[in-house]
Amino acid sequence: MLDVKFIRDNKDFVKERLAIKNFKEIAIVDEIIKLDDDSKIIKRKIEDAQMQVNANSAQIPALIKEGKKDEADVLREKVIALKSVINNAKPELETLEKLLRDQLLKLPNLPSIKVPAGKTPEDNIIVREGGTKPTLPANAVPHWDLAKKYNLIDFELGNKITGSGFPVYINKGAKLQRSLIQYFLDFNTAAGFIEYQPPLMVNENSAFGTGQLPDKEGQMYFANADNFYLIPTSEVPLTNIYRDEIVKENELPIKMTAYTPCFRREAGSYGKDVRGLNRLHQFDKVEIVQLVHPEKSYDVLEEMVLHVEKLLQSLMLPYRILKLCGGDMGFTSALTYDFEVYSAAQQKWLEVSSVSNFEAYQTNRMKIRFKDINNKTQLVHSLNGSSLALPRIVACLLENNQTENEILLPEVLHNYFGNKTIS
RNA sequence: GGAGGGGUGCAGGAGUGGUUGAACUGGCACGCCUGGAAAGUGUGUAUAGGAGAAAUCCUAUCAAGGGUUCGAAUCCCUUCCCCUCCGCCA
Repeated sequence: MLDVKFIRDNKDFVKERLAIKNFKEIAIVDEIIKLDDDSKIIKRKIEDAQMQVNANSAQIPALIKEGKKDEADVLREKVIALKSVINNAKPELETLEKLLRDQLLKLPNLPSIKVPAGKTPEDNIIVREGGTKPTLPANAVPHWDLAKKYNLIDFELGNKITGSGFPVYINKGAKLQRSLIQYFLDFNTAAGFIEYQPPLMVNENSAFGTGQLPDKEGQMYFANADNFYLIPTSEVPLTNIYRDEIVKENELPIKMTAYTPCFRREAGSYGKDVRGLNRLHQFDKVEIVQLVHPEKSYDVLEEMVLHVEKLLQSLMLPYRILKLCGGDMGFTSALTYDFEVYSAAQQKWLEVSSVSNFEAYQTNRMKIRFKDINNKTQLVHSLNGSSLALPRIVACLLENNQTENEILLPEVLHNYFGNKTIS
């Protein structure tokens, strides 16, 4: 959520930036300022009246003690009159504040000045590429065929137990998943991230804090009886660990990592884009989250990009890093880098990580703050990234490393997996 | 799920209708003391919004929301959370 004061002081800048994100309802900016003005006027009226209520009430006990009942009664009447002024003004204030908040929530985060203009994924900028695309054997097949051939993943079985998009990992397939999770977590904790195992369901406040609510509830599974949402990413519980907290400056940066399954409804997409592991309703992901000093967030963003890049390099996968254009960015992000790996048999780039700086957009909602050297409280900046999302990594590992009768695993996984190949 | 007891500031913990934003203790910060430290001692130590150049002042906040009252941390209602006992259970 953007700060009203900032919007007031930087009205034109805000409008200009929103346009980069292809935000259409620019008029909301002026509405917000008007609503803020109006609610301030009423608020002052109420506070003035309340001040008099308090002052008059405070005199009553003394008067009663001195036996001046009549005077006390006069004050009593006066306060009752003031109260009705307050009670009449209150609904109006509430209406204005609700409207103001609703409008504020409609504004996405402002894209950083580093964000390129553009509307579609074609406008994203390729920052750099790494690794080399493999030359596959003549009989190479996509990962869903390999999964069947080596009995690693059963998609049909998942259909039976739950529904489409809930695969069952079997035997070496399951162990490959486990190896990757453990490798990723070890890689992250070695870089100073603290490992967490957060809840997989969150309440409304948490879903609101990271920006899933309002408006995006349709993307999450919802446990109706208890009002809990299944997490779409561990970003949600991890970042909310610090909701409503004020930390000391020397506690920053706060670095967290977690492995969790992620649940996404993603209604309405079928066909070859979602075949196999390409898009699932439940998938595993290891996430990294940082809460940092606002002056450092862009340096930290670059650091996190390098961190994820190293991880991909260690897996020997061909990858590329994209800087997202304004039109392709998420609602809450100020700058986002996407990582894609090349799935050689499908001949497609698959997104496996998205690393973003949210600046103070999330932390303003969650009120995550720190005390600076002048003892002033300021919002921290939040960042997160996947390191990494498992299914598409698995898809690429299988496809890119296939030979006639086995799949070669990258060296970093040998110990975790207990074998150098899948056969 | 049933029965009972609770939720107060950074922490412990007073406070059951009237200057209580909140005693006291501890923690922390700064100062004094010291060669240095400990001990001792003094001061300070919430958040949000508003007014003001500033000092400072005003409003709200004692789990959350609503109510009673001239006045609520204190009384009533609802929700959430914690503890004890019982039930169920990996």
